[in-house]
Amino acid sequence: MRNLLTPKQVARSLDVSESSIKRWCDKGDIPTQYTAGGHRRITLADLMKFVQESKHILVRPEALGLPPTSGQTARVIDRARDQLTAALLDGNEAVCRQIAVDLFLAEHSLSVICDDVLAAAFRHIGERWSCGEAEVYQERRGCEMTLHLLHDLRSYLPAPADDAPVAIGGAAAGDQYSLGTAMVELVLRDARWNAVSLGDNLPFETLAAAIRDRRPKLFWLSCSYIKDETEFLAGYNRLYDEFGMEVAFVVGGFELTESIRQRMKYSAYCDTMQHLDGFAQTLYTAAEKESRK
Amino acid sequence: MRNLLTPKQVARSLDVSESSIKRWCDKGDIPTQYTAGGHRRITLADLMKFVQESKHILVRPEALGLPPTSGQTARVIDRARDQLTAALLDGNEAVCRQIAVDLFLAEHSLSVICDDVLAAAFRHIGERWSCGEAEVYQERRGCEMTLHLLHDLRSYLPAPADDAPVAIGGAAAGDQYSLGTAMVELVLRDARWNAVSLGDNLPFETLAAAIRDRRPKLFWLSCSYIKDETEFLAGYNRLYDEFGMEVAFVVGGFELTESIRQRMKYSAYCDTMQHLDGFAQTLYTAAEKESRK
DNA sequence: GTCGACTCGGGTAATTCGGGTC
DNA sequence: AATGTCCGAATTACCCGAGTCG
Repeated sequence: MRNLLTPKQVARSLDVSESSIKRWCDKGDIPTQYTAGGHRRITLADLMKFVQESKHILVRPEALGLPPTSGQTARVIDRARDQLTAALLDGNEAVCRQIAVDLFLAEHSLSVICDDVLAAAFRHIGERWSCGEAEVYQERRGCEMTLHLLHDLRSYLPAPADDAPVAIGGAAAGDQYSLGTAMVELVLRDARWNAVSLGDNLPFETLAAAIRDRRPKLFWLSCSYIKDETEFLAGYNRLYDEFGMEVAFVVGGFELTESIRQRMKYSAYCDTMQHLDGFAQTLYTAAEKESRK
Repeated sequence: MRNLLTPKQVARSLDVSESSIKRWCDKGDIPTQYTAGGHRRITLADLMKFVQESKHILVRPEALGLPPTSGQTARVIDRARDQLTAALLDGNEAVCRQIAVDLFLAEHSLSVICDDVLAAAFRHIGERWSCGEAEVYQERRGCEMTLHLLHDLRSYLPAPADDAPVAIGGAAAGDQYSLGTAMVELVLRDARWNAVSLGDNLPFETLAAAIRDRRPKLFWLSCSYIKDETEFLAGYNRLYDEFGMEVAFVVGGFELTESIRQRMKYSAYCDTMQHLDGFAQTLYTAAEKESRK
């Protein structure tokens, strides 16, 4: 949603005077739109970018449109991970969002947040579970909360440009781990792709149809569970054979062991979201160049 | 039908009030045509020219695609359902959100929106799919978008009071339809419950643990897929036997045929979200009275 | 012809403008 | 140099009863 904020709202959210906002807008520090009558309007995404870049300021008030943030900025990654783990287990959604938004505003890249905080927290929860110290429902509820959280973060990013390269992807049939593909979508959007996650549990036939319909430059497959290895490989390789020449195939997920990967063809295997981020950045510039000529 | 826009459409596409549009029309900033009765109509071309010349404004183009001067033959809800169906199939998340938020702001109850718009749209999509007119990925992507949408709507509701009665629930093992339980959470929150969805694919053992931990006044089970009927019934009834005296059990979902229900014990069976809404309201006042004495 | 949704005016309250000053 | 406050004028948002649309 393209939420347009007035100077007053922004001023309150940063706890500065309206005049300062006006000055910063006029100076070009904050990208600004104008109404027909000349009133300033600021998009949420632009504001977020400004807050990230100018470490001068940090958002304090929650109360206008978005989830609350804690006063403390500069959260450290390790601390955040432990706090998040606790909040996830406790089912405290407000705290989870607070932690994630704080990290985002503290200029940590989304791929790092995904890898070293979110994924790490779930690894911890998984360990606790295997020791009998955590319940399944805590993990599931945590997934739900994290999906919401990723969605919130997504709304802080600018909308993809009309001419942004398209990326689609998801998780294959039998794999119902939607967190992975949701993270991929977020990281790719952060890298300015027009990324859309198709969800989980998708048969290869419908993935083929999606690629035919949407004609993406990048296709990702998140693999967190593989029911039948040979069936998976057959379906995947059929897909690759049909589209691998035109579309960059990116695969990842903790179920992709080396022995499976050896029998797959792909453009890139990404172990982490940070790998994905790097690959996406590279491919983006290449796609830009291509579309320009 | 020619491409004439009403002030309301234009206002929404520019994210300004209708009054502003009227003023700009009257001032001559936007070339305007009039109907016989004196209503303003704006051509798309004129709007585009206005946007460019006063290069002040940023458009939200998706709003131009929908609710034109409404047809009266179709009710608002029906129209919304059809538009939503199209937007879901098309993968247009912005339009989906617009439709839902509009209905919400027009004071339609969330349970009606869930039943007659969201669920109805997915029924249509299901029909299209069975005719081979829709792809699986369209349905899945639609689910993803609807989950986001429900989350957005949730953020419009006030946070549950500290002393609000607690409700938890989810979908049983094997059932990965998270839309149902997400809707339940939303409707219950609208009815002032402190409702938390635990997600889908939850074994009965962990549901038991969750009830033990959280001590809810209401527990719901969304049933959209039952793998093994006897196993399901055994697990469910064990759960009910343990907690049914203290916790209100609410069950629902399109997989709960009468023959299955006959072998289940519960406080309420809810066919629709509107049923659930009614039951939740009733139980809420009862719980209030109880906690007061 | 009925009806609900929408739009018409026009008036009022609340913001925001730009600039000057502290 | 940067920020907060104050000002009259301009702009925008909200409200309402009557009329129009489809």
